[in-house]
Amino acid sequence: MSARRILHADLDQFLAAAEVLRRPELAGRPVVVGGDGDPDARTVVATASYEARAHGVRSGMPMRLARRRLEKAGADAVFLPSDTPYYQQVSDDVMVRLRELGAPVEVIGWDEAFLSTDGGDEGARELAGRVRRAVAATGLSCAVGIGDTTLRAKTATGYAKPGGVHALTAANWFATVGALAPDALPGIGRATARALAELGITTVTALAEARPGDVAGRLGPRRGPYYVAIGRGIGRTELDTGPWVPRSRSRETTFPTDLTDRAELHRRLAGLAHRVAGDVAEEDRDCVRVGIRVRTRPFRTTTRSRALTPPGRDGVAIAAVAAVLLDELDPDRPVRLLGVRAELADPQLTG
DNA sequence: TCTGGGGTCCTAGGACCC
DNA sequence: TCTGGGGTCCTAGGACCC
Repeated sequence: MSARRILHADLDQFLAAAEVLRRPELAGRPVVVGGDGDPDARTVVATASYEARAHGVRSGMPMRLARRRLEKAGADAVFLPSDTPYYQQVSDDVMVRLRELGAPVEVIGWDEAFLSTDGGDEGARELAGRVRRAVAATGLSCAVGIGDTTLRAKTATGYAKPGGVHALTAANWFATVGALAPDALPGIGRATARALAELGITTVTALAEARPGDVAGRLGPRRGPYYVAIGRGIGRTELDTGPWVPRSRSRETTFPTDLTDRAELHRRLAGLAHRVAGDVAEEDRDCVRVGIRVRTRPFRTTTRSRALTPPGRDGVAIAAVAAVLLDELDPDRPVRLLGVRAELADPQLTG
């Protein structure tokens, strides 16, 4: 009898690897991708190559800190701007090749996908090998996690990196992760781990053995039981192989220096609103709700949103709502970030 | 550590309606 | 008179992911 297995394929250091792909002379150097490529900008590291990670550089780290660490180490580092259209193209190429393998594929990001097989552990190993060869054919590499649920597969990938294969099923779940803190699992972050700790839950095993009702009392009626399920390794076994349908489109900008001038804020907001309107039009869907995001000194973020009536995709209309929201919000501190978001109407069902 | 940009989903309170 | 219960919509914010 063969059982279903889920594979989680995760491209290694994707953005940095994609850059090396088109500039092979960078191979072996610490490569840091993020922002506009200025290591002194107010941004963070999107992806660091393994050579950069060797010097303590991590995703999400302030770019200036990354620069300091690499300088201190005397590393011959290169800082590159994030080139979204190029990464999308490389990602598309990889995903097409994965789909050509004939197994169900669910794309869950630029650099990640689930696949499934009903061939049991043996079939999963065989498919993992084909996944790795398909990715290698693009010039990239990946790690593959195998599990009996999506959650276990994704967790397994952490043990497979870089470039290997690792399996986590009900048989070895607790032996492998039971003693770890709950935030070792995908879906549980620092804030949730802190709340769980206040309930006395500090390990995955304790989370799995908790009463869902107790956790619900602290973390909400749906999320509480969901976290307990995560602790038990429960996840999906069916993949969603359909195309991704976005619920919203947004644009935001952190300014090199904080802005205080009202007219300048409104100009920037209008610019963002029109970019969002362009994104909305490209989806060929209507915007039903407009939101703004304002981040002021010192790093305090506020949001406002309002229905767009009637729904539509006109940039002037979207910008008008955004402007009203900004006026009502009336930030009284210097602004470091402005953002505009459009919530999209459900797509028309086409026959 | 001085903290991006683009997303998703959940929660909770008040409004509003029956 | 001083008090209902439930359902749904709107909105702000939190948490998480890559």
